[in-house]
Amino acid sequence: MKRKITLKQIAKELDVSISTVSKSLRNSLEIGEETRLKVQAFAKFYNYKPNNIALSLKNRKTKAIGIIIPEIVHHFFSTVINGIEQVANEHGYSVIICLSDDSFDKEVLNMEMLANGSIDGFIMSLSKETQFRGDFHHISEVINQGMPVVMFDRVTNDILCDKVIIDDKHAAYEAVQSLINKGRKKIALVTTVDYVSVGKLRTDGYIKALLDNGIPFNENLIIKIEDIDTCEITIGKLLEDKAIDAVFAVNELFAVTIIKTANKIGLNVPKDLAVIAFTDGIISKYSTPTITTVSQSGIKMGNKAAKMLIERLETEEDEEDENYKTEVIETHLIERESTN
Amino acid sequence: MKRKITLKQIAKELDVSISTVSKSLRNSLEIGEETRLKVQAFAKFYNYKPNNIALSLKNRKTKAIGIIIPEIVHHFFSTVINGIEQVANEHGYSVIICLSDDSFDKEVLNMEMLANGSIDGFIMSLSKETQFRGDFHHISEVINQGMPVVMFDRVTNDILCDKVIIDDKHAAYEAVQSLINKGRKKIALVTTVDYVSVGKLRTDGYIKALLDNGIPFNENLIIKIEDIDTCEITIGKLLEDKAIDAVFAVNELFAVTIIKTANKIGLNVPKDLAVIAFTDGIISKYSTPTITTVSQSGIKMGNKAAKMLIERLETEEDEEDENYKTEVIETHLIERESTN
DNA sequence: TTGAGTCACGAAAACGTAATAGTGTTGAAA
DNA sequence: TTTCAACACTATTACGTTTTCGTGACTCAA
Repeated sequence: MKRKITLKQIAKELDVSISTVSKSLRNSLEIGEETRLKVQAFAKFYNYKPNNIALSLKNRKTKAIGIIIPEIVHHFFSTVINGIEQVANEHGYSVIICLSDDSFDKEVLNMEMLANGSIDGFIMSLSKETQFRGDFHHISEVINQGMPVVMFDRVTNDILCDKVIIDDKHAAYEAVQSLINKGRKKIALVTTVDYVSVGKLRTDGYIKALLDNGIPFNENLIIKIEDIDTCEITIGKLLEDKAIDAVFAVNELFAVTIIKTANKIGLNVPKDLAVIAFTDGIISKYSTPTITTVSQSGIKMGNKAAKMLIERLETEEDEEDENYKTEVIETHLIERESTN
Repeated sequence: MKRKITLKQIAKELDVSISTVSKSLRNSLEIGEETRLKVQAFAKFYNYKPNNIALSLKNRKTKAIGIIIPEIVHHFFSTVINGIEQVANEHGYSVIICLSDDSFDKEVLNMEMLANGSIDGFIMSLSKETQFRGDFHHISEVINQGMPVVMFDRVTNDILCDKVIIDDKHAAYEAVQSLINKGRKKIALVTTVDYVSVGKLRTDGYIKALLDNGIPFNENLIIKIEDIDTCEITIGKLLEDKAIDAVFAVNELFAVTIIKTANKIGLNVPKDLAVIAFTDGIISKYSTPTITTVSQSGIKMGNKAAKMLIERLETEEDEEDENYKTEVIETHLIERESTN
């Protein structure tokens, strides 16, 4: 077992100074050709690679970006990570991932842990609890210390920073509009509890689409689900009592559950009930029937977020303009069997 | 924007030496109580936190573990990450994730990048290309430098290190046996190309189960799929020509595709065709019918892998025993609608 | 009064690197 | 012969910590 070789060891071995070794390896003309080549050969032979940690300390930048997300066993989030990793990799950055498990405390802890020099900047999506509390001091603190933050998907207006989102309201509007275009009249919304920012926006889009089409908005057709595992009864009631002909679900899981429940009580999807889900994941593609979705390109979001962050990291900080941008990633409807 | 405060700044501000500040903050008795409290108060006020990078350099350990996996938009792999992150977090480690995209070159590049001081150890699953080539020099190199590696799921016998696997052969055996127990006689296997280690093992288990039950093994009932997107025809042929009554698929995606194809040609699952899949993911749970699977607990694998790595990292390296272990995570059959 | 011993703190090295600022030798121009 | 520049290196500093080893002042006992 041979430990990695350092400049100092090379210097000692060749009987020159550390500076000479360092400069030789960077091909400085200050060093005579003979010495330079000798050092280079030696370094190559021993497979010298500069120590990242030492470089980080010296340069005061780590070439690492921190990602904080609520969960990772989740199609959308893992897709975003994939997108981030792609461009991070291209630019020589590595990614450190922390999971908040939708807990405020873990989010804070993780941010503090990473903020102490481990990374150059953050890309994050807020935990549910954080959105619920509305407490963002940990984020503004990090920003105050001069560390750039890019938020995506679950964002907040209370923090000024770069953001990448989709136009949740508009996308929801279009989805509902497409149902209406297909002659559906009584459209229910199955969504999450209110404090999740995106849930709120999607609800807004749903309502607007109804009203714009002269369809009265009925509060009873909105179901807010807290726990996915115990929602079947609620959904069953909705389907049986309300005589609806379409459902807009804010995520895939709600959508399949709805379809399964519908099947149980003898409803045919899409004949009796059309279903559209937000977020295009793997379930929609393989469910029976396949589910029409609003695709929210996680890859693009990740790409964009990483680009924004890296750009901010690599522009000279003296000229930091600080005019933060909010990028909107376009969505589109992927029509499948659950609507027709 | 106030940059993070350092020991040096505190020292200057309070007109004491850096050592005094450092010792005060670590509550050393060497420092008089008055000074100690003064320093602590000051540090707290300015929210002093030691710089991780400096600590890493000094201690020659980063408290970070590197994860290298083929892909992240993948239920199993993201679940393993989740498991790793759990115990890493408990022990104060953060995780750096690199994706190989199943490419040998990316795997090598990523490992080299992380091996230069960024992390204390690796947890990895081999890329397909690496398994195909059988070239593991990058891994043995890292191990030679004294950096521990734990491999999981897609492992190789050519490298001596800690490993976490499931007993693929045995699990496959049990799955097939369960089909036989239910009276199925003509059981097909839908698997991947041979060089993926786990695919090979699962095939072995399949064959053994057949033979042990006196069922002749028929080469034609094994379908090797290279590309998921173009496999429907192959599967269709299998179902139509061979008059089989059960299929064992080595992953979820194959399983749903089989079910969908079966439905198209008028076969009922599970009546005409029973289906079992390896790897319990989200699709199996929400597909129609739901799919019986061999659950391969990603969480447990991740937990175990992280525990093994951290233990190795934290035992004194002089007493490194080097007797590497291979942990086998138990699997179990989750019976759902696709068999009965 | 001297010596030892405690107290409270500081100086310096070390981790590995890169860059700035020296330094000694040589050769050539004045 | 002096002076100056070029050459080829080396010393040093800095990044932010922790820790070992000092050190000066003071106390107390002999």
